[in-house]
Amino acid sequence: MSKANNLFVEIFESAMEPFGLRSKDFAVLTAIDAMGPQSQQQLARSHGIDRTTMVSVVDGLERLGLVQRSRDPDDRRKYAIALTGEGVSLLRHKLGPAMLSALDAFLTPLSPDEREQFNRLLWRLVHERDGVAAGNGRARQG
Amino acid sequence: MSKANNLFVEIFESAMEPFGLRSKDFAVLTAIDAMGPQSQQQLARSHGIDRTTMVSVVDGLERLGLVQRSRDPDDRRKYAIALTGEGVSLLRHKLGPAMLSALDAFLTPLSPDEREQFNRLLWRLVHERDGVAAGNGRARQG
DNA sequence: AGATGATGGTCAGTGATACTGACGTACGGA
DNA sequence: TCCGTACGTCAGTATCACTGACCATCATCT
Repeated sequence: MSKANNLFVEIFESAMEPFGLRSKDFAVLTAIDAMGPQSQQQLARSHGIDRTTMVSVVDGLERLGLVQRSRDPDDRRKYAIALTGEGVSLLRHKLGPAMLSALDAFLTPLSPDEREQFNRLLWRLVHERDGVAAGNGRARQG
Repeated sequence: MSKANNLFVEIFESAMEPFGLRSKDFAVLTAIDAMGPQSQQQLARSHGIDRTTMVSVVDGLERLGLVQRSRDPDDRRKYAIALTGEGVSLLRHKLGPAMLSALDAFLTPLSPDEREQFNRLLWRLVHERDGVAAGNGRARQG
């Protein structure tokens, strides 16, 4: 199982590498694209990472001109991290396809039917975990 | 996908935590149990990690009395890392069950049939990757 | 046997990463 | 206005795995 992940991470990271991005960057861009502008905390929480880590992630994305920090007018403590035009364009035309082809490479051993099955099961594993404690607490702290 | 892994890692790591082990330790113990005594390099390679990292992994396991370093009589450069009686016993009676229950917790959202499907697909994704470049080259190097 | 190159294990040093804790700023309610 | 809380930032720290150098051992060639 951890092998499967290492494999996928490896494939995926090398797909993102040409763009100077890591998988986390892609996840953040996707989240903003899907859910609209969000605060750094929201982004951090929904990806199970620390808010201080999100600072540097957003720093990097901003430096690349892919996202933009604006204040949330309703709560001026927060940023509203939004995609720039360039960010949208890169995500749609480059990162999306790159991600799909990475996924394809990862799923190579499976038939189309099986791929669909796998994706469906995976999706349910991640999303159908209602009451159960999940998504927040990290396991680390050796 | 990466979420699924984080989830699993989290569940799994906290299942191993009471024994003072990390997932890598479990993987190594399992590999020795399955394939017999092996050198550190073999273990390192088969788990896609560095040989220098394996030193400290084995150090830890040896300190816990779970494995034993002996020289390989056929090649005295190598160790033959073997499980101790305690190692076997812990693996069989504690770690195994703990792993199964962690897996169970992870697969909670799925029906028994689906779990079996998922495991089968995952297994194939990891093992049926013959000619393709996979298993070694790490993606890191930020 | 002696020389040379390759492999296994070890260790100190390095680099990357993500966290802890403290700080300033902004909200919200009394 | 005061107090508690949430957001973002930064310096410091911990962890982790790797790089590079080293020695011991093996394998091969002469």
